[in-house]
Amino acid sequence: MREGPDIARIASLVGDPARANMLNALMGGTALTASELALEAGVSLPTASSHLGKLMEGGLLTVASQGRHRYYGLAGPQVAGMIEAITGVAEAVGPKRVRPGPRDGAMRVARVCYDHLAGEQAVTMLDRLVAKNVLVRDEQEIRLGPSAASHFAAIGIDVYTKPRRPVCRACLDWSVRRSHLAGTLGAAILDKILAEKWARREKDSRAVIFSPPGRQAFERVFLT
Amino acid sequence: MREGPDIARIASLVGDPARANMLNALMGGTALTASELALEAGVSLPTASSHLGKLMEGGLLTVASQGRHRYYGLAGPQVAGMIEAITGVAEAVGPKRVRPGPRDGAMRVARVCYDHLAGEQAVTMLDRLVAKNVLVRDEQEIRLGPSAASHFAAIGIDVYTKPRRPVCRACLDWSVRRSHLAGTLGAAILDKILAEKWARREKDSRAVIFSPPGRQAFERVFLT
DNA sequence: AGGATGCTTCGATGAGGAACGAACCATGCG
DNA sequence: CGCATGGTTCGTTCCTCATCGAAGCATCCT
Repeated sequence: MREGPDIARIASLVGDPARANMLNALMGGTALTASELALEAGVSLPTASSHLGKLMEGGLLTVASQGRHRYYGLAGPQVAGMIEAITGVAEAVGPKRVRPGPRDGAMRVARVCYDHLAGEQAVTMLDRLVAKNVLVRDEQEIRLGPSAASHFAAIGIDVYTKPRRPVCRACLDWSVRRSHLAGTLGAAILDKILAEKWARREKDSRAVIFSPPGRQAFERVFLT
Repeated sequence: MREGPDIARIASLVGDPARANMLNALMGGTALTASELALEAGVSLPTASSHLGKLMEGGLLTVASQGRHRYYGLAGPQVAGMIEAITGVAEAVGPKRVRPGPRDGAMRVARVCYDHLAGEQAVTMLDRLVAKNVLVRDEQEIRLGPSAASHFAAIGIDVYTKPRRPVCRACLDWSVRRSHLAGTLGAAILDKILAEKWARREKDSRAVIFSPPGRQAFERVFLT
């Protein structure tokens, strides 16, 4: 009967199937409207609205009103990290699929995590950036190296747009068990990848599929 | 309505207050009996037994029968990591205490995480071990360095007892946001600290309090 | 203005599940 | 062998909370 942060409150929010589906959908990174989330969760609009209210009150979601639309999104990287942690346990504990399907393979290679790239490809990218000293890593902390500004400017990414979020952040990859790059820089890189059409998002999934020339371009820019 | 690992199932297990209290208690690292957990959760024995059954079925707990006692413990480091992640969000989102209490301070400095030491002290310890090249760090992966065996043997810790769990593992510290040492080595070090009576466990808390001479001894052995 | 769309609030219904007492196994002790 | 102690199972009660239809706001379009 001890006190402490109300973990049960948070967990029970995620514990409802409808809400879990919504959060899962929002792990794609793009903010979604209430009706989209209702569809995603398989419930009626009033029900979804009620759930969204609870998630808001619990601090897991943020909302941005644009006209008559209300765009809901995850409250931050920490929430996204928690979801990935729970997903990891569910993966490990759940019915072991003997043979991972093709989509699982794609997810393992490259997927969207909240607003940045995750998967093997993202992990090797971070490795290279650190090896090239573009980024400097100290445990979980990642900072910009001396050549970072010019390096990213050449690609068309401005690392100096000052947000409230950290520019760099390490995010643990549940499939590879190593870190990839999160933060605004991670988000900007994902934007770049999609804007240049090097890769496309798999519909209704967090998987990211690179086209052959897109992959080459990506490797040339980030892995050399 | 998409498929995937059943995150709602896992989260709802943690989402019940009674079960959350039990899991929290087990974060102390020591396995507890059903009646102890019932007391901890503030429910009757039958209720506790039912909850424990569900947690077992969910794969979050393991049990060891010893005589007429049944000792329940967390299923593994991954589960412990998930709980810490949820705790972190609950911390961040919950009612911001304007002034952190004294116990919070102690928790920030040194606490037990499942079966190893966490907090500022644990983080600096890992830093030093890596700096001295006793441990070699590559992202989330931590391996033994060349001098590890002799170094730990001198302290009375055998790093070669081969378990099913990894010897070294990085575990993210929610208070400091950097990694500390988990795995069997992390557990062995915590054992050492308590066996040497350098520190004692705060009753009914995960806080670890070092005595002044104990702290000196700890620093001499691990931080020099 | 009038109508259409997106979303929230209200109220009623229903099901899942948390709780406990009582009875039932298992182990240890004298 | 009885008796106590630690745990689980069973059955019942009760309450929370998810769900949806209908009605109510708000915003945009023409």
